[in-house]
Amino acid sequence: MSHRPVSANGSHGIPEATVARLPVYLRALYALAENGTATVSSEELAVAAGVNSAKLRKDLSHLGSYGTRGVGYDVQYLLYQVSRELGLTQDWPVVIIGAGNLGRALANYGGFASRGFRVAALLDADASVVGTPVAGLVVQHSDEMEAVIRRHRVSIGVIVTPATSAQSVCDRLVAAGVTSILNFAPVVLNVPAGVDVRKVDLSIELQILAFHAQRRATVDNAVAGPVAGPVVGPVVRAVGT
Amino acid sequence: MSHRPVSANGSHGIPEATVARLPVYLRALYALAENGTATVSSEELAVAAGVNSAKLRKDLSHLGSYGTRGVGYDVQYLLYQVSRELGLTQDWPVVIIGAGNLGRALANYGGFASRGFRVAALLDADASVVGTPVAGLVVQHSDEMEAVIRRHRVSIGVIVTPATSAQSVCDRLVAAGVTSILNFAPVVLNVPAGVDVRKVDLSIELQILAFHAQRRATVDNAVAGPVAGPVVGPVVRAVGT
DNA sequence: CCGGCTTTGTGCAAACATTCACAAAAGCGT
DNA sequence: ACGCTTTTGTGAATGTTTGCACAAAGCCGG
Repeated sequence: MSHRPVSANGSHGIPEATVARLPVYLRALYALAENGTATVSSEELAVAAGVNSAKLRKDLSHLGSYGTRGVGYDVQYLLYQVSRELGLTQDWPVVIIGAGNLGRALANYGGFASRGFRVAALLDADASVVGTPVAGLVVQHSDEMEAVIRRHRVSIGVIVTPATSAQSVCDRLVAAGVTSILNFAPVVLNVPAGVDVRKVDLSIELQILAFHAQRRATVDNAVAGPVAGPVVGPVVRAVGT
Repeated sequence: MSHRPVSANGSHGIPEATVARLPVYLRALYALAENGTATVSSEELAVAAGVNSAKLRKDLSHLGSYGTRGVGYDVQYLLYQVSRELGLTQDWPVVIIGAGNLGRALANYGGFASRGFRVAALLDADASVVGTPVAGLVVQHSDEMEAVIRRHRVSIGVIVTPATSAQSVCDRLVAAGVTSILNFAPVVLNVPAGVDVRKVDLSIELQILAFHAQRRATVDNAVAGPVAGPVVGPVVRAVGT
């Protein structure tokens, strides 16, 4: 796995930033399709997706030349092309490890089961929740992990365990053949090359928001000076040791 | 608001990519601190945070010169500096709108209340869940939103409503003075300039994973040809119209 | 006090991403 | 068939992020 040949216009060559936006375009396209819209311009689609139109066009140009100059894009056709590029013309069985509050919420989450993904199993190490019905499934014991993965040909795992068990769960997933992992546990997972990990971390997102909020507050105060009215903002507290 | 003076080492000038990594460093530092580690080198911290050490050093250099050459960084001191930079020496009251499965899971989520953030209220528009106790709080009706925001000086809102109501909830939050929004609903929110939105989107993350998984599968098959054993992977299905 | 060892902080170049701006393509009305 | 209008697809310019590689800084043992 060294030099990358990069075939003509082949599967690769799509920049990561573009890949991350394709799902957003896809969602906008679904909305348009349900709406009955037949064609859409890059400008309209860009607005719906919350990006600028030049970016959208460049993004789409990586998939091929699917628009018609002077007209725009055929919604159905583009929908299909984007779906195909993302691998959503296939059905991806997913296993969720951890049936706590968040794990159960995810299993119930509609958008999960919707397009392209299906929860093959919901696992937990705690014997007291094993057997509980959740979202039309029954929570199985983590011991079943390897068997479930093999039986359903699962290649995507979602980790929703406490931080302490996340790495060992991850190791077992990888050993069983899972190559894509979505991690909700607040830890940095260690995986061998060839395994793809994405993380979703609530407190990181909040901290990033706090950073900008603080910056705004600082600038505002500096510019406006001491304020008269009650200002929306945080209360100062001591920082723990 | 034209040329930015950029004070000596002032609040701004920190690249967005760096800001997004600071919380990761912070977490690693907390782990080291609990561990009793007094100093840490950029290399060690980088490994713990899952980045390369040059990047870590450059990131930290944006906050100031807090290391000692030949030694490394004082864990406690750096912890404090990063916390301060992120605005976590303050306490940020947060309001969660939507008390469905996910909203309740978030309210219960430990990492939420942990450092710097506190759930001021959990709101829902559905009268049948109002009054329910969740994580030491009682679900309040959405009508209370403006009052709660003013009373607790909330500047961060978390939207966990269905997609259909997300935009209107967002508008109300903004009108009430909230300037930072974390959006779990699968829609692109429209906000005026000066309001900061971050989104967390399960199905987008899954779709990105699917893209890479598909690419791997394609390459593998191209390289290895038809496979003998049972291959972990998705089952082909027809794409809906 | 000095030389050797370690590790930071940063200049610089390469890689990646965004945005502008426009020529080339396609439809449409006459 | 032709010129007008619209809108795509993309070179080129600009901005951002990464990573190398090394000088400057600090500790330590003698």
